[in-house]
Amino acid sequence: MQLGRRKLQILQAVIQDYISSGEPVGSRTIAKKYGMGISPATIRNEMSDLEEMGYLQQPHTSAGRIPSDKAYRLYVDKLMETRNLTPDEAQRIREICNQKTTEIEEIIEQVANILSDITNYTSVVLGPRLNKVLIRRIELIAIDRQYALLLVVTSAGIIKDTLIRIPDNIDAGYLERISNMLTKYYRDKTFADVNIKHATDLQKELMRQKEFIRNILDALTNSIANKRQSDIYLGGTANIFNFPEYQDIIKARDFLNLMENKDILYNLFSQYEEDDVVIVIGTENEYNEMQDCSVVMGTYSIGDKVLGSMGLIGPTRMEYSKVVSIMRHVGESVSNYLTLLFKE
Amino acid sequence: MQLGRRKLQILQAVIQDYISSGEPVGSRTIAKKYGMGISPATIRNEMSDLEEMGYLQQPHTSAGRIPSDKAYRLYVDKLMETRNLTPDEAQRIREICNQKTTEIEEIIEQVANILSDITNYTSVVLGPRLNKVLIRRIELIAIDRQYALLLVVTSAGIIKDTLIRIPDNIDAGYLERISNMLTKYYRDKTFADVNIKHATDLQKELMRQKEFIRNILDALTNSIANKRQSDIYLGGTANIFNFPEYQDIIKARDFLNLMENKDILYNLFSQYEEDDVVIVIGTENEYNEMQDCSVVMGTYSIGDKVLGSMGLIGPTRMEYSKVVSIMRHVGESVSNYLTLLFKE
DNA sequence: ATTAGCACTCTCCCTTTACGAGTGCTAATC
DNA sequence: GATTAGCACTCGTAAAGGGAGAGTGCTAAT
Repeated sequence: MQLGRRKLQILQAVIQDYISSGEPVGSRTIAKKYGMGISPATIRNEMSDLEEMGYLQQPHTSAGRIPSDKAYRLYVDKLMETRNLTPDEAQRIREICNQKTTEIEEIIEQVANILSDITNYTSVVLGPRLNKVLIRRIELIAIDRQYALLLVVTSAGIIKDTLIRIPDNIDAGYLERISNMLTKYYRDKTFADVNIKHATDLQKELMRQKEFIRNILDALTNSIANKRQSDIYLGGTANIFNFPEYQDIIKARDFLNLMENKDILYNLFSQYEEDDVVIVIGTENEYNEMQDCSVVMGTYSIGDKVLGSMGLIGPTRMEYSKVVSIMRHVGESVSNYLTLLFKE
Repeated sequence: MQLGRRKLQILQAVIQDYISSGEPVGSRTIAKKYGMGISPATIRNEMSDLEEMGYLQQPHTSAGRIPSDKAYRLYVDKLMETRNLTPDEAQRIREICNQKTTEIEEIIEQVANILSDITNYTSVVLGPRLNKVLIRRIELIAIDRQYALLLVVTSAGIIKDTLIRIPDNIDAGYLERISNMLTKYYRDKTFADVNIKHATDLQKELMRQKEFIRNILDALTNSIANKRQSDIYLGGTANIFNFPEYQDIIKARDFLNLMENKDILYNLFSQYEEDDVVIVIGTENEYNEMQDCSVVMGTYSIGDKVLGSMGLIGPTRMEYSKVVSIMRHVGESVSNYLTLLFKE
C-alpha cells in the first residue's frame, strides 16, 4: 500500500491533534477541525489503512487512534514544519547571556532551568566532557603546609582542580619541578592518556614520593570518571506530572527513578554528538526504562569543538517542532556565549 | 485531665502502629498486638480522652485514630527509645570514609545518597556554608593571557575559586601585588565583610583597573549568594512514592516541586545549627508547603566548627527513632572524616 | 470512489448495594 | 468505681449495575 498525499495529510492531522490533546483522535474530529472536504467515513477508511501500515494504533476497538512511534518518526523527518520562537521564548533564551558568573557549571545549570521552564519538559544538561579535551598545563599550587591544589588547564579552557595532600618535607621548588614534569609529559594528551609508562622522570620521582605522585596521577586519571557522576544537571523533573499519561503513580515514579539514575542518562547522552539536534522516539531508545519517552538532544560547543550535550525528555507525544527549534536556539546561544567567554 | 501511665502506653502503641502501617489504628488492634491486659472498650475510653486532649484525631467517625503533630512531639521528646544501628546500616555509613576523593562536594553528595538509601526518605545536604567562615588567603593565579583564577583559602579549609578575566597589559607581578592587598585587607574577615570602604590601596587600584578590581570584589561578595543556589544535594526524591499518603498525584507533585525550590530548602536548613539532631514536625514548620512533612536535621563539622546542615524529609509518620540514630551516626562519621582530611 | 446510515463495542461515570471496621453508649460485672 | 460485653450506628470502600457518549466497521446507496 502506498502512503499517498491524502494519507499523509490525515496522519499529520492525527499526530498534531494527539500531541496537543493527548486523547485518541476520531474520524469526526479530523473532518471537522482539519476539514479537507472529505467525510468521516472516508477518513475512517484511510485511518484503517494507516493502522494496517503500522502508523496508527487503537487503544481499544471503540476509541479513536493514536500515532505509533513509526508515525512520529515519519512526522519529525518529513511532515513537521519548523516553528519560530515566540518573543517570550527568545527573551528567555537571551537570558543565558546575561549571567553574572563566568563559571561554566553555573551557566550550564541555568541552561537546564531555562530549557525546562520554556518547554515544560524535563531537561538534562551534561557538563563539559573531559574525555575529548586536551591537557594544556598542569600546575601544583601550595595552599598550606598540608595541601596543594592540582590545577589542570585544558584546550577547552576548562579547569579541573583537586586538593592533593602533600608530604611533610617538601618545598615550593619541588612542587614547581613536578608541575613542569607533568606538563612536559601530558601536554596535548587527553586525561585518558595519562600514564606513567613513558614518563621516566616521573617514575624516578615515584620512587621517592610514592604516595604523593600516585595521588596526583590518580586525580588526573579519575577526573573523567568523577565528572561522570556529578556533572549532570536536571531541570523541571516535576514537569512530567503535567501530562495525563503520567498521572499513573507507578509510571511517574519509574520516570523519576530514571532521572536519578545518572549512569543511564550519561550513557544515553554520550552516544550522540552530532552538531544538529537528534531525536530518539520511544522504542527507538535502547533503554527500556525510557521506551515511553522521547528525547530531543542537542549539543553546545566552544568554537567548533563540541563540549557537552543537553536534552529534553518528555512523553512520545512531545511538541517536537517547538522543542527542536528551542533546542537549536539554546544550543547556539550557549555556544556563542561560551565561545565569547573562553575562546582564545 | 492527666496523661497517666496507661494513657501514655496506649498513645505510644497508636503512634508506633501508625508509623509502621500508615493506617488509622483501632482499639481492637491495640488490645491484640500490644495487649496490656485491658479490653478494647477500656482502650476506646482512653483513646477518646486522648482525642479530647489533642493527641489523637479521627479521619472520620468510624475509623481508627491517628496521632496528631502534638502526639509526635511528645513521642520524640519523651516516649521514643533510641535504637541501635543494624549491621547493614553501620556498614553503609562506614562507606563514607572509604572515598577516593578528597573533594568536599563529592563527599557531601555521597552522604546525600547514603542517607536516602538507608532510610528510604528524601535527603537534603547543604554544602559548606561560607557565611561563617573566615578568609585566610586570597590569591590570583594567571591561567593564560585572558584569565586568572581567584583562589580563596578559608578557615574551614574550603577553597572558593572563580575565573576572572584579566585586562591586557598586566603582568604576574601585578597579580601578586593585588593578591597581597586583598589578603591584607580581608584576612580573618567573612565574605560578607568584603568591602572597598576602608581599603585605601584597593580604591586607588580601582581607579586604574576599574573592571578588573570590581570583578574580583564582586566574585568575593557574590560567593555566598552563589553557593546558596548550587550547593544543595538531594537524594532519593522518588522515595516519597513509597508512602501511601503520597499516592495522590497532586501531593506527590507538590512535594517534588518543593524539593526543586532550593530557596525554601536553604532557608529551612539555615535556621538550625544545633549540635544535636533537631526535629520539626508537620505544622511546626513555618513553610506551609511542608506542613504534611517532618524534617530531621543534623549538622556536620570540621573540628568543633559546624560546617553545614543535612536532613531527611518524609511524612509526619516518620520512623523517628531510626532516622534520628542514623542522622547522629552519619553526622559523626562525616565530621570525623572531614576533620581528618582538613583539620590542620 | 465516496458517503450516509446504523448496529455494535467499549470506556467512563454515576448510582446503588453490601460489607466491614470501628466507634460510642448502656447496662452488667468484678 | 473501674472495667467490660453487647449492640446499634456511622462511614468509607469495593463491587455491581446501568446509562450515556464516542467511535468504529460494515452495508448499501450515490
